[in-house]
Amino acid sequence: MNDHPTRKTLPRLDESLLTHLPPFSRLEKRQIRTILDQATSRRYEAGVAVFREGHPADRFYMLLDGYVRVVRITATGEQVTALHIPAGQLLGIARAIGRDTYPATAMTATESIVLSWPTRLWDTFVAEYDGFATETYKTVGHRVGEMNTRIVELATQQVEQRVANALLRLINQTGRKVEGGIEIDFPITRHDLSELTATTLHTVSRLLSGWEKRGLVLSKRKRITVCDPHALVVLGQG
DNA sequence: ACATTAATTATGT
DNA sequence: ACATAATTAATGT
Repeated sequence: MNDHPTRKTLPRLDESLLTHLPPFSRLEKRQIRTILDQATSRRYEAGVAVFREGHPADRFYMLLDGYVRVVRITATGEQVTALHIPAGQLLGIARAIGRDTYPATAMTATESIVLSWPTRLWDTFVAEYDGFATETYKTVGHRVGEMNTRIVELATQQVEQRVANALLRLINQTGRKVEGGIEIDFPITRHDLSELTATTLHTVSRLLSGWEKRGLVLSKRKRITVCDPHALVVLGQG
């Protein structure tokens, strides 16, 4: 068995991979071409690190397929998930916030396809590609905003409201419509949810069981479907 | 109002 | 069969 990402001989990358993604959507075909020619494509198994907190930020990444958790390691060594990133977004963009080491660890939540470029290209990307800078700063802005509201929630809200809101965010960003509701599109355990909301897996388990009896959610192991988002919104307000 | 501990059951390889 | 996930009850702060 082997637990590290498989290094694959590159399939030629099609330009359509990037053309519809916000940071690149304003670019000409030949610009996309040169960007792709400088990119490295790589597939990761679920649950492996793309990069690690504190390490030199020598590359930045575009998640083409899959989901990754942005995870921070606490002093006692346990992981705390800061946020989830869906396909189509940049990650590891330490350079955008003026850092030369990664501020957090990125773990794949599912099998994932990732493009990456050496960080030294960041400045030329920003300078030469129209819309790249504005779009990426938009996403970092969105992410800090989200972490901000999470902090406020942790300080002010009770557990039930926190996990309700965490669930709502998850289905908004990584939700997939299925019959009977919206399912979180990657495997997520009660323990994961408890990390997101700073509680215990037991409390999360009880809450989910309760909500399931009331028909708000549906869950099997590692799978959670929200059937009644509005009811969760109500719960989330306290 | 919540965590912790522990015992029990379910589920996926 | 085995490990991991989830539930449930009891007890603690």
